[in-house]
Amino acid sequence: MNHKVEDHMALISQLYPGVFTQMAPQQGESKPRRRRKKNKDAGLSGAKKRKLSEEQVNLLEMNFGSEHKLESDRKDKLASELGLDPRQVAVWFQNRRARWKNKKLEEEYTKLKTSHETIVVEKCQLESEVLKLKEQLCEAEKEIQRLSDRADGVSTNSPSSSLSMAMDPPFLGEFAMEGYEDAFYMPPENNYVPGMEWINLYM
DNA sequence: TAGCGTGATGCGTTACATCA
DNA sequence: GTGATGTAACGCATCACGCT
Repeated sequence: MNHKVEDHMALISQLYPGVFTQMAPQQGESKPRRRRKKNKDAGLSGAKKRKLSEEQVNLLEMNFGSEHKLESDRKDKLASELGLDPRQVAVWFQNRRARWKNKKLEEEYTKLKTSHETIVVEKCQLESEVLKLKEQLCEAEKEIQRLSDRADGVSTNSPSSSLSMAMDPPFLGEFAMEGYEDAFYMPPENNYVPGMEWINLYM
């Protein structure tokens, strides 16, 4: 028997409706469950329902704590210890399991809900960050365009524009001397230049 | 009196044993 | 080996009672 796996599947399918709809057997789908008949005579003929004593409940709880399932021997032993019918012990365990499972489901649901909400908030933050970055990118593109336009305007007026001068090797004329290459500072690659963060977007 | 907690019941399902 | 049948145990939905 593989009840544990089935229990897990059922638990998960209840926690995540839809996840196992294609895997789990669709039991009880066609047949609507028959409603339990009311037994009006129960109070007259049947034994009256009685609440278990505190000691009885304590012992049952202790046993449930160590093992949720109840083997036949253990049930009989426990029943005689408690002065109860074995059937009552079985019913108590059955109800206890069902209610424990519901509690677990509720806890799991709360945990999942909290974590889902956290993720949604995180997603919103990331989305707003993306928007901000896009705006920065747009501004940077405009700046590039502005600089490029200005450079074009200057170069049409003079063949040796400031931009082309910057790109050309330095004109040293008669003072040109070998070994003075280091006299001109060239920033190393990936060096941080304040206000030029946008340039990294193109690298 | 409503609402809640909990013992009990009815029914469907499953696993297992027995038998023809 | 196999299908039919019986039985025990379980889960689930629900009832019913006692208590606050």
